[in-house]
Amino acid sequence: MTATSRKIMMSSALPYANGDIHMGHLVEYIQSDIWARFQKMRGHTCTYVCAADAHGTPIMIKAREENVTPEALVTRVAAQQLEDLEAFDVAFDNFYTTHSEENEELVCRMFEALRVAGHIYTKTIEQAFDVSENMFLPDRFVRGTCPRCKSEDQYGDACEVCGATYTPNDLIDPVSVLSNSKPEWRESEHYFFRLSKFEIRLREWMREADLHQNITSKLEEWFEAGLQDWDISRDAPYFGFRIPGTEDKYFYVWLDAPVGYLASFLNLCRRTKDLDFDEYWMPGHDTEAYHFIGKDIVYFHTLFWPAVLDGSGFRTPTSVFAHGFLTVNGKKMSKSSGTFIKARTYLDNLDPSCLRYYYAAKLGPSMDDIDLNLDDFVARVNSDLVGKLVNIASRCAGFISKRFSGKLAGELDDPDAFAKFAAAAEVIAEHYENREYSKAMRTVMALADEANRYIEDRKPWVMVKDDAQADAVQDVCTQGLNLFRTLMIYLAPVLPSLAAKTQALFRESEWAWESAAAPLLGSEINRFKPLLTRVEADQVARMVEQSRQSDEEAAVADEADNNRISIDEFAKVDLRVARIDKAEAVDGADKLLRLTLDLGGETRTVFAGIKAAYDASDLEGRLVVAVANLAPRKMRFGTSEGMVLAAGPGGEDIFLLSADAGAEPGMRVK
RNA sequence: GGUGAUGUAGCUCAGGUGGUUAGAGCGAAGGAUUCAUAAUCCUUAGGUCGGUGGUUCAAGUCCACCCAUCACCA
Repeated sequence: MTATSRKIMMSSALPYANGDIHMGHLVEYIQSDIWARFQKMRGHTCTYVCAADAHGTPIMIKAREENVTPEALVTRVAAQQLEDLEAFDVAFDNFYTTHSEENEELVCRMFEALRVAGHIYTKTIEQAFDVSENMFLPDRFVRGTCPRCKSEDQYGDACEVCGATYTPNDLIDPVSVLSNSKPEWRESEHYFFRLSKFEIRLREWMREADLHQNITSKLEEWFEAGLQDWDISRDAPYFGFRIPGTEDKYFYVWLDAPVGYLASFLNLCRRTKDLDFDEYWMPGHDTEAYHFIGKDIVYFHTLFWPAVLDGSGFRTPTSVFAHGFLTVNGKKMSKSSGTFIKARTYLDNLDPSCLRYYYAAKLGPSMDDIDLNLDDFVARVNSDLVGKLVNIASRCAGFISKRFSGKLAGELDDPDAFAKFAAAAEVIAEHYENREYSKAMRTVMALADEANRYIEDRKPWVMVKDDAQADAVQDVCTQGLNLFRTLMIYLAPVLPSLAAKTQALFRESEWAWESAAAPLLGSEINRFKPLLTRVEADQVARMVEQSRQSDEEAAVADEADNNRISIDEFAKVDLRVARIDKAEAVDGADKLLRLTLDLGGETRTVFAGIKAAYDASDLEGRLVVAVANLAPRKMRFGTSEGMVLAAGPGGEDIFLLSADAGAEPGMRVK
């Protein structure tokens, strides 16, 4: 298919250096690693890099909590992460760190280029300030009550309970995590990147990069909304790189993180002959660059990143591949139910090859989430890998060892059947190339079925009893073993350690993709040893048990899952009788009515999704029940300052709650 | 709330541009077999394709609305 050798640089997203690798991370690393191994087997130059994502506030907070320097924390965590990933046969060509000389060099170089080109400007913004500590507070240094769901003790940028995003300013009772004091709002000068100027260039790139439909539709959505300039600076103290020419301004972690791909690559280039950084990252070369990421960070990788690269004179990525999230047993991973499984816990109980195969069997090029169904995992691995695949070798190798002193026959029993297996190389390669791993696995397993049928058909165990046919047994088993070997070559990107064991069985050292088409004849093989053993359900049960947390964290998680609330929590909701003074349709909104409410002297504007059920004119003068202390919420059509209570499934079937005669606007509902 | 994605047999998933009785693997049931890590082979059963409308001679496939799940909202 590809006659010429390609030069490829690829990356996995950088694991944030503040926690352990878990099953969700592994989807990405296994997906990328399979692709890297595949490209290498095809004879291409493929350099696979990654790095520890070392900067930013969460790492700074964690280091404070542990009373160590951020550097020490990052070094320790990154070492553990790399160890776990390598145990899963993820083979980076370089795993570096964003807290490195090379990264600082590149970040400063890019920033300077952007500045000279006029893509950077400064603007004063209002930010939380801790008076007693005498410093500005990044969003994550402010905690308070979520304005949407009223969960207490949430970060200043997003609520971990309900997922709302906001600014520290929106928090109810904001508190500095440093001093527990109430922050003030003060002005600070920030650096901005003119993303808004890059729309045309980005649209061009989007077409060139041949991004997946899932990504382009998301991008269209963002273009539609209009690109906003990007705040790329943070005030001291911050764990990151200081912006040149300033005393107390640092680059935001999301600016230096993707540059970390380049830094890791640069670090490798500087100690590798024949690997030239400029050939890969300056425009005008015939090289390819790919980023594998999760769907949560598409925004950074398809807008900021190509814009920053383009604006600073670098080449843009050839493409970006985004995968979905992992669910376990159909649900989000959860610490309390034992489905938040760390890489380490898996390794203590199960073989990494099994997970690699299972993920491969489910992965495609789309952003759809994939599910790790543990029962399915056991069944699938045992059936496909042990029952079908490895079994082919297991049922043939014995005859060769015992009857023919380990020597393969000089010819195949059925060359046509083998040719069919060899011919599958192209379609399987195409599936790998397109990241259609599930299709590749299905193709291979269909061939494995065929191999088993072939053996069933020849019945070497019957032939061997007939002296006249004894020699033919060698041909049949040689055929079976070669069919197996060909399949293992196809699976080598997914199952590198099984492939290595298979090579040992056949006394081979190197496999290229083309090796699959050339049968091994007349040579000696080693004695067969089980390549993989069955997964037992209790191994999985033990892993889940070890992952289940009974500590405070899980208790908190459980409480969040629990719908029951206390009387105090209920009392926080300020329900009032309100009179609808005015009701009107909203231009451009199909479902909304804009209501002007009288809450007893106070007037509020509320948007209610009741247009299908009520005529605006019928509502005026009606008494309803409203939530008076709901945090104001910005909507496309204005700010909604509360909520009117109604029941029903929605659409035309929605019914407003009203108060009996005698109630006055402003009365508290108890 | 907005936007996007997903919803097909018990489970996990395939099903270009709409076209005869909707497919696979696993699991289940029955049978065969014993070379193999109770692996393998054959046969069978199983789905009103999330719901409701619509377009069409014809819809899992197009449109609208609804329900559920997930993500993003910089």
